[in-house]
Order: sequence, then structure tokens, then C-alpha cells
Amino acid sequence: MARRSAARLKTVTPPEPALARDIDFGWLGGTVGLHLRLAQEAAFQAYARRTTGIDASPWRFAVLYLIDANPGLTQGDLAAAIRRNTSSLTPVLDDLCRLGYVVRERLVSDRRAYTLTLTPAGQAVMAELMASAVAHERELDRLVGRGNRSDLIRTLKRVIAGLEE
Amino acid sequence: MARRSAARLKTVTPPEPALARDIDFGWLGGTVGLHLRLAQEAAFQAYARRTTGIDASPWRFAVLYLIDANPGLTQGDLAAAIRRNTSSLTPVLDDLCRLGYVVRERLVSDRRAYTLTLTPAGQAVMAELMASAVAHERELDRLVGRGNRSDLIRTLKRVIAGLEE
DNA sequence: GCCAATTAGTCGGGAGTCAAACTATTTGGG
DNA sequence: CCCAAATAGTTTGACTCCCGACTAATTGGC
Repeated sequence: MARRSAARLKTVTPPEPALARDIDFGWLGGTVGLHLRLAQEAAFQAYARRTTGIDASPWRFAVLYLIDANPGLTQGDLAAAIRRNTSSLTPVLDDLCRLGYVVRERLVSDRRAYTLTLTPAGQAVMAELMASAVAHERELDRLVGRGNRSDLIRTLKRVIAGLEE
Repeated sequence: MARRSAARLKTVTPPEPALARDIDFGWLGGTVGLHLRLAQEAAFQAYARRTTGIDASPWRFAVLYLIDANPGLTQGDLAAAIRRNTSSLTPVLDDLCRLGYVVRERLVSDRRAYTLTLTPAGQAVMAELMASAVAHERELDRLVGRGNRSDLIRTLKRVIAGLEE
């Protein structure tokens, strides 16, 4: 934008991307479900914006973080922790291994399973992503309001546990 | 599956899915971001469970609901309202039109745009889904706790607005 | 009328998910 | 011991959802 035809200075239709003309959300506008989703998506995108160029996805950060915090855990345990199918994890771990951030090693006591550990390079990347994650979380804190933070998390935990199946 | 070798009757491995051995979530276990995501996914799946056989996705319900509440709105307006690219909306609307729930009609004042309205069949389906959505929301309410509901929504709105970009 | 801007819709690709089938390994009952 | 069942992980295929780039149609200022 900016410029283009010198004669027509303004009237460029200020970016104004849709702006969601005042729409009636009615009942929907008061639901927990809708706002949960919009907030989660907004948080997701804000995190991605913060980590441009590196790794991006919150799940990948979580994978690195959890391996670091629980060295030697197996893929099945990790998948259960992030509530994903083990087959969803395979390509992620393939990638992290290929990049040299994670090593898979057969468990001596059960050679069907792999233990996962971070390499020094993986720890370095994790630390870098951790900084973004902390900053991101600080921004969320600011928006949530310090006083509401623990209430919010407790409430969300109740929802998660209560809908579990 | 089922069957295959008549001799092996039971022993079908009772579902028993992983059970997530106690893992250390550390810092991650106290973040707003993680719990927002887990809660949203849990809510999504709970809604889908409730609407098996009909339509399922919360977004599709939202589309029907918003068209009903704002008859004549355009696809662009609708996409902006649910914060999606118009190209994400096209296949959904194709489907809803094909099913006879929604009609697209050219706007007389601007024949590039379509106005969207529900057919009687669409209103009937919407009403049916509405019942599920209300029940779903009631369950969320119960888990959130009546007293926390409006606080929670206000908090989520702050997050959504604050991360907007 | 003409043409630049706007809009709807298509196409292609990517990311992410799961279920089912498959391989390799371990376990436990006979 | 042996072999059938269970388990960890991988592969494959289908599906969903998203976006950016593109095409086609239309409008409105000049």
C-alpha cells in the first residue's frame, strides 16, 4: 500500500480488513465454548508470531520441554501426556531427531520402546523457545490479570477433567 | 474388524488407552496457554460426541446460527465474524447449500456479493443443533461453576482483544 | 465507456489428526 | 521351552482445516 497513483492521496480504503461489520452474535456471543476457542486460537497465533523463523508450534515446544523435564520417557508416555495418538508423534520426533535435537534409544529393559532425551543442541533450542514461551505467557498473564490467573487455570482444569472421556 | 479367526472369541484388549503415567509438567503445567488449549479441545470433542450423526463441528453450527441471526449477511462478513479466510468458508457453504440448508443469492445492490439465508430445512437443523449446543453449554457452565461464568467470559474476551492483530 | 479496486470462489499445498494394518519384541500360560 | 497374546512404535491412507495465489465477475470513479 502507501503510494500508488500520486493524485489520489487518501481514500485508499484504510487497510480495514473486513472489520466484522457489527454482526449479531446473539446467544452465541455469551457462550463459554466460542470464547474458549477464539482465545485459544488468538494465543496460538500470538505464540507463532513470537517464534517466527524457529520452530513455531506450541506442541513442538511442549515436546521438547517435556523430554527435557522427563529424560528417558517413552513415546507412548509423551503421547499420552499431550493427548495425542502415538502415530501423530512419530513424524514430529523424526523431525526433531533429524535436526539433532532429540535422540531415540532403545530401552534395555524393553527393546520395543524408545527412551527420549535431548541433545545439547536440543537443550539450546529448548532454552531459546522457552524464552519466547515465558514472554508469551507473561503477555497472557497481563491480559488475564494477575489476580485471575490461578482462578482461570483452576477453572480450565475443572473443564478439562470434567469433559474427559 | 470383529471376527477373524473364530477361535479367538474375547481377549480383545479392553480399550485401556495409555493412562498417562505421572509425568512432570514443570513450568508448562502452570501455563494459561496449555490449559486453554486442552480445555478447548476437550470442549470441542464433547460437543462432537453430543452431535454424532448430524453435523458435528462447532463452526458449522456457528455458521448456521449466525446466518439465522443475521439473514442476508455476505460471505465476507460471515468469514470475518468467525475469523476465517473466506476460502475456508466456501466448502462449508457449498455443503450447506447442497444439503438445502442455506441459499446464496446475489445482492441486488452489489451483484458480486452473495447474501446468505437459511431455508426452513436449515432452520430446523439449526434448532436441532441448538438444543445440543445449549446442553453442551450447560455442561460447561456446570464445570466452570455458575459464579465464575461471566468472569471467565470477560477474561477470555480480554485475551482475545488483547492478542488481536 | 474504461480501468483499477473489490469481491466471490477455485486450486494447490501444507499441517495435523486419527484409525488400521504392520513389524518387532516381550510376556505368560501350558 | 514354545507359541499366542499383548505392547511399542511405524506406516499408510483418509480426512479436515487452513491459507496464499490465482481467476472471474462486478462495481464505481473518472
